[in-house]
Amino acid sequence: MSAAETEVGPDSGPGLRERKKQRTRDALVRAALTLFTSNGYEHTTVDEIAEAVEVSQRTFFRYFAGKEDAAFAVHRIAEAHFIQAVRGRPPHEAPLEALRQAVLEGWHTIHEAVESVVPAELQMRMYHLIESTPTLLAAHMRRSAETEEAVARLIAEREGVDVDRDLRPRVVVALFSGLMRLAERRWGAGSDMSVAAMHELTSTYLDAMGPALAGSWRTERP
Amino acid sequence: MSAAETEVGPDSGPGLRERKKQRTRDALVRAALTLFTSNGYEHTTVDEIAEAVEVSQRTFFRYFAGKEDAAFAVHRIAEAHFIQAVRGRPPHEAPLEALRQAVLEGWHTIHEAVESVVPAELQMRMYHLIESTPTLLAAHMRRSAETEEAVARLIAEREGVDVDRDLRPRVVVALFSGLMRLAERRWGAGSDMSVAAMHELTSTYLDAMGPALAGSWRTERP
DNA sequence: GAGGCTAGTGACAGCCACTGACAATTGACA
DNA sequence: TGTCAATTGTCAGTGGCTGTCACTAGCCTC
Repeated sequence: MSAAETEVGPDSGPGLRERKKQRTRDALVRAALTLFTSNGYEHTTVDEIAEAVEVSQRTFFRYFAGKEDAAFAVHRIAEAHFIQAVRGRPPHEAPLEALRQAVLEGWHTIHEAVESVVPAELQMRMYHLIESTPTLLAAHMRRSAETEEAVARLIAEREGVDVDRDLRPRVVVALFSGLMRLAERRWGAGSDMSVAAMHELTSTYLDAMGPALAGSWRTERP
Repeated sequence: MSAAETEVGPDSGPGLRERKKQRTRDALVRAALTLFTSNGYEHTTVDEIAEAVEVSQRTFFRYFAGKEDAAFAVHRIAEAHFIQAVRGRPPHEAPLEALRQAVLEGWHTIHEAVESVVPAELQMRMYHLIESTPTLLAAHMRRSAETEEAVARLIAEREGVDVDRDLRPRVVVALFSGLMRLAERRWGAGSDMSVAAMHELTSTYLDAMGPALAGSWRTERP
């Protein structure tokens, strides 16, 4: 066993079986996203997706928990990358700053990782679709909530506090995530879906936090 | 027509038909919540709900868009009351303060309105169920997002700014809502589900905003 | 390198949420 | 009381999703 591992080289990694599975899975994701974005989520049946890849409907459900699950295959990648980006921030940074930098700097990595599975343009259209499809939007927000919880724990660990006793980790993550969601929504609504555009929106919204919390919006500084 | 209205008195308001409809609807909500909370959301079929009220399944779907819709019948009431509470805040209050007071003061009204349809204890158990049922949690968060948008528009109007040009309305509402969601989660998790408990949690989380945004959590003031 | 093992798959049957169409019923109102 | 319209039940059908069972094809052992 150990002999084979060291001898055959790096490409022996996954066996034939494993590679075939990966190919089927990727094909299903691509077919699903393509059909979703061109015919709409609700009007795409699982049968159609399965047929496009020439597998049985049953097989589709062996790869994905449901239609919805397939729709977020790419988002899962992005989330994992974001978590990694947060984990990689230097410990001296303030929590909010660490989150901010994680998004800003992590974006390029995320973009690349995603593009290796589906073309960027397809993913962009998925963003629009998610925003405009109630079912998908709901799922998206629940997923985000889960990521939030994970990030809160990360921040708590980083700062050496107990996430269940100290309110600050969850609070700062909740505030940050709320703003990111606004930025995301605006980003998806506009036509410029570049990484640069997301950078700018992120900064803009984060910078709007102070003014929004100000006592009164109507009084000018005397 | 006008004669009948003035003569028969206040109880003539809704006709027999209308009252019967209301009774059916309320019965469906109660049956649904009861079954949901005792057997679980996923394990409750629409047929069971309909049967409990002795109507056909088709009728259930004429009252509710879906199973999910029935689960949030009570939440709808609460949301409407909250919006009204915000609308009723004096215009001189700062936006964040207006939101805070709307929740704190609106809570009693909400509680009463809800209790007129289903017993409070049942509603409490629904809270737990929503938090622990992925499908319901997703729906809940999407609904909250819709309410947020409505409140943001309200705040913008109140402050006389354009909700699409000025970031502050949506930002302040997003921040506030994020905290309310944390409070709500904690409230549902604890055993004290009184209005007073919610008051305290709301205040606690809102007061944690400043400290959470502080530059560093580790350095003490010198 | 033959045969057993097991993961992956397809085919089929069935549950349940949800919808459309049409007929029967019942409150409203002249 | 008879007509109209709203409400409801019945029936049939679609589509997401799951359980089951038999079969095929990589993989492993002897």
